[in-house]
Amino acid sequence: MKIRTRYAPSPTGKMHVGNLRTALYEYLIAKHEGGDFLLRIEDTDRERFVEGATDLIYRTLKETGLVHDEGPDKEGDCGPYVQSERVKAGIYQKYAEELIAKKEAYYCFCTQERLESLKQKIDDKEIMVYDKHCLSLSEEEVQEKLAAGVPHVIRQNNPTEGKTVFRDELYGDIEVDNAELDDMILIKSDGYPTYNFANVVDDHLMGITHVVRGNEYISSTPKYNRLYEAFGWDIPVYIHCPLITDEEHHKLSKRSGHSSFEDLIEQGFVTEAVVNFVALLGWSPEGNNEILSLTDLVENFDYHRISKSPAVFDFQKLKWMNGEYLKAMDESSFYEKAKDYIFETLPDIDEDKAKKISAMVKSRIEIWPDIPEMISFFAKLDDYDNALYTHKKMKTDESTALAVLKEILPFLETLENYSNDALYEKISAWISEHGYKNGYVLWPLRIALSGKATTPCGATEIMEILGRDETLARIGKGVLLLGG
RNA sequence: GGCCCCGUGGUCAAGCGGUCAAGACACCACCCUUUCACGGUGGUAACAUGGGUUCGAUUCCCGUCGGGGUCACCA
Repeated sequence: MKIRTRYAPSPTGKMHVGNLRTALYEYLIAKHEGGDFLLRIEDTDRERFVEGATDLIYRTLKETGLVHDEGPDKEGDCGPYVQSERVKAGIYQKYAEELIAKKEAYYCFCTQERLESLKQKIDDKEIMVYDKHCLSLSEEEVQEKLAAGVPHVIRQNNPTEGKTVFRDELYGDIEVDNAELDDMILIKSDGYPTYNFANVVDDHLMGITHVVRGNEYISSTPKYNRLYEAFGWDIPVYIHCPLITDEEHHKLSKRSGHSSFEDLIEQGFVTEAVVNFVALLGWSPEGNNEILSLTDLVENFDYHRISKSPAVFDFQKLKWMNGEYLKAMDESSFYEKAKDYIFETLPDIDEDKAKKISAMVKSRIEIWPDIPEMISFFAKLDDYDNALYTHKKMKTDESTALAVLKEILPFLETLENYSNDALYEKISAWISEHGYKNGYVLWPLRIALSGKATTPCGATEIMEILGRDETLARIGKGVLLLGG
């Protein structure tokens, strides 16, 4: 049988990395087996609906490469693919009534106040279990209230005795007492279905074979199974993924600052790295290679290897991985992205030099915004500490630095060609003529030129970027600062 | 609190009765080097705990402890 999976987000804002992972896994499971991946918009919550969020979903899926085979913008045989449109078509109401006829569901006219009174507080958490109050209403009473237009919902009628068992591909069989199953609402008073109901109906109608979702749904799964059974429908394969947590082992929330795909892109991560990283949050490939493109993932993804325990979102590792992707980029596409950051920091630089800086920085950054801080010294020499001249391995200190800088300055003044290669050749020759070691001279030079202990390149490369005048000026200033 | 799930280094994570308990990030050291980085080599570091079962448990079972999830007219 052909595998069909679906990503079913509700358009309420940015794309949480947990949702991105769910979408990814759904996509991978389907594509690994040559199946279909569908997109269904679950906009049944009119209060949380955010204008534009649907577009964001399309954009994100497109950018990450999770291309769907059917969806609102790509009609298949199971449309419409937007739940609010399916509500208009009367789909959910029809199935809910079928359940009522089978005594598997019932109308409930309880008021908000009565429901409130059912709530109890345990460990400062509010818990409410519906007491089946309206189940005892007679047929006449129900018809009367319906005719009178009394606000109502439709509830699932769950048994209070016995057990329900369901199977998850990862967790195995899970058995729950039916007493734990409350009569959840299927159709809300505004006529819209709840997620719980719409999901089951649509998954069946759309022929979904594998349902991937977060761990938090595991406790409501037996209720879904009762729905499938009441209808006489086949139950899909369930795959509940482990939770993604922050460093404190708490559910990843907006507070962490990197909980959504959009946040991460904004922070300077590349899409491919984020997708790669998210795939590894709770799943591991068979081999030792962790750098995997979407194509690699499709090829290697085996959902049986999804882990059962929660995964911490390791921001440090994401950064490392992003760095790997940046290093693997070719020179020109790296430059295309890097140039904005370079020109933002060094507005007056010419393109040739910008390209050189881009190449320097490529193997040294993890995310794009690392660039400005790394290269800002080209534009302006900040105050620095003369202690930087002291370097044990180079055998340098302030006094040797002063001597060397004073000695080499006149020589540098005689040089005309300030290209890196020419400079390095001439200076190297000068160094050996004077019987010095490279570092003995180049270290102080680099400090005077940059005022920094670490730079994205060596002394002569800095000189090339700065040009003759600025080079001489900075070295002169260094000599002055050293008391010469 | 009821119910459910989980428990291998700081983090992710292989393992699926017998291993010197992989690998990755981070960290440390060394090499390379015009600093840093990259790259290379090596290193520190783990089976929560108590009982079983077994010739033998990280692996299977039970308890304990710890963590998480869920109990909405949200998904």
